[in-house]
Amino acid sequence: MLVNELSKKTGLSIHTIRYYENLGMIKGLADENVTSNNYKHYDANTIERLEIIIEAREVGFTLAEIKKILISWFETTDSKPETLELFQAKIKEIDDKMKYFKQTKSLLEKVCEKIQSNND
Amino acid sequence: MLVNELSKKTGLSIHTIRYYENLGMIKGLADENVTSNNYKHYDANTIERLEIIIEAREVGFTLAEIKKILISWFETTDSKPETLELFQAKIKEIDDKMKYFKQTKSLLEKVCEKIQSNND
DNA sequence: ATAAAGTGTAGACTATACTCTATGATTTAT
DNA sequence: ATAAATCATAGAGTATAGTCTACACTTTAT
Repeated sequence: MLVNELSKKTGLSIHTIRYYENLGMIKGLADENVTSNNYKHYDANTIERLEIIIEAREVGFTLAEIKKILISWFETTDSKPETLELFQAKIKEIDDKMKYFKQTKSLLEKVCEKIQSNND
Repeated sequence: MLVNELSKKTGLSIHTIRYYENLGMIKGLADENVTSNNYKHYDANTIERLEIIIEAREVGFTLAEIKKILISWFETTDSKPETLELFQAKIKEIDDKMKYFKQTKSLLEKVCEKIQSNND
């Protein structure tokens, strides 16, 4: 599929997709049999990658961090203890953030209650 | 307390505290009895506000959004339905993000397993 | 055949959230 | 008394993540 279809399937703008491609987070391939253009084709793996990017950026990971996740998940046979430690640290970060989430949610619920009680 | 003490108590840099003050998220008051300087004094409420800011920014809320939360929580007697709806929407956002968190955590756990299995 | 739509590259522009530097004044420590 | 530390304001600089514009070329539709 070309970039337009990829954009529709992921909900990301063509600009954003190209931005991620420039960062090396995804990669399209030009058809070798076609010499007249340089149109890049994307496969199902690209969709999978973009879905991971969308998920992980919502969680607050930077694109540089997400790139490392993608490499470890799809490309690498790396078994370096540093890499393992990195991701274990990231899991801990998520757990910490979950705590903040619960606190913030509880605050927001109290704010809602307060607004509703102002209505009496 | 002055800005230096506030910085130590919250872990935020003096620059960041002033940045938040410029955005109107916190407010220090100069002592009226002292005319020689303009040193601003901060109270316990400022610490509470900064702790809310730290929590909510971890959750991915923008400073503009956090400012609204602070106003609704500390200043307002507002009972406008729009305000209520805004915060109910934010609570829903948190619930959605929680979903992404669980997915990303699960992916990271799989990445860790993969790295460990490469070690065999 | 020609106009509209799609593609690629490069670079400029924007928004958010800091972070740092410069300057000048005041306060505290020795 | 004077040096070091703290305070305030203003403005510049940085990092991240887009977002948009311009241009040239190709493909598709009519």
